[in-house]
Amino acid sequence: MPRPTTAPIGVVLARTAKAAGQAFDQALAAVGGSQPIWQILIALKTHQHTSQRELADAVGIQGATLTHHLNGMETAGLLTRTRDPENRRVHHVELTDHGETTFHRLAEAAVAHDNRMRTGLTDHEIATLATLLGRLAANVTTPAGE
Amino acid sequence: MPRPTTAPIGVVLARTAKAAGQAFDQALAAVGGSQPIWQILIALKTHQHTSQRELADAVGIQGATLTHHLNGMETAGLLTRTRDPENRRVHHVELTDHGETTFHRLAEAAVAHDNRMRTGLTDHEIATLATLLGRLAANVTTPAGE
DNA sequence: TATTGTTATACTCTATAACTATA
DNA sequence: TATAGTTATAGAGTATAACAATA
Repeated sequence: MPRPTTAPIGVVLARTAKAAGQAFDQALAAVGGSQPIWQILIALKTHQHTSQRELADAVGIQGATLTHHLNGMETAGLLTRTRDPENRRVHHVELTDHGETTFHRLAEAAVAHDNRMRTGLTDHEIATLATLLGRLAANVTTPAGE
Repeated sequence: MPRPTTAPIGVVLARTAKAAGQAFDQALAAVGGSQPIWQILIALKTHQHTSQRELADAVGIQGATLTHHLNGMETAGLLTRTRDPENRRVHHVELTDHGETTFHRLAEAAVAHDNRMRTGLTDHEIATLATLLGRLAANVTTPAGE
């Protein structure tokens, strides 16, 4: 049984993600953002969420943690929370104009960061990388609904 | 200029690393460990560090942060800190028997976690993944010595 | 009672600044 | 003065438990 000669992929992944994450943190911080804020903005822009619970799931955090971030983002004027008249337990989260602007500003920083990381790699290599990462993730992610 | 059709690789990487990291956290916590502790144990086992400063660099954290973890690990009986007689400013960090045992216990959990992640991927694919991640990391890592 | 969200609280990891001890 | 490490303090992100509001 030929032992793999590569370092544990988990170690390589963790190391890379740490370096990339720290660089990304700095890139976002430089334009007044953070990773959780960015993830929440993405989730708000890309899906129609009916509840904060759903939003929290999309971002991968607990409801209370989401509340924590939404408080800050609402204070910063990025979004508004209004109750659904149909079911007043549910809060609708919507981006303000400032929130939209912020989203685009962070998006630019994210794109720049991505381009920096992609330097020297072909589109095909990036696609391969994305595919492999996706398969890796599938092995550690609980299938939705379980 | 053909826009890449893949999702930003940073997003894919962050998402994968988060899922993998959380799963790894759980795997380590189940045997009484954590990622920083694991990283410190690895650094202690794989290199001969002359100072804590060097150790901190190897783990990628600040000296004060390392002290924080070493305090906990020393209290837990995983290691000892003794002054170098030659230069009493320098502390030598050494694993106790309990530290060695803990290292092996965490290593088992880490290997199991790695095997879980590798499921369905060939050794060649893992090697490719590791290579690509390494090249990605190089783009966001400050070259040593700068 | 069940569901949605918030508040209160605390834990982990991290960092910076000020400090101690050694040289 | 310079270096190795620690202490004090703080901040970000996360979580759980208890709670309030609504159904």
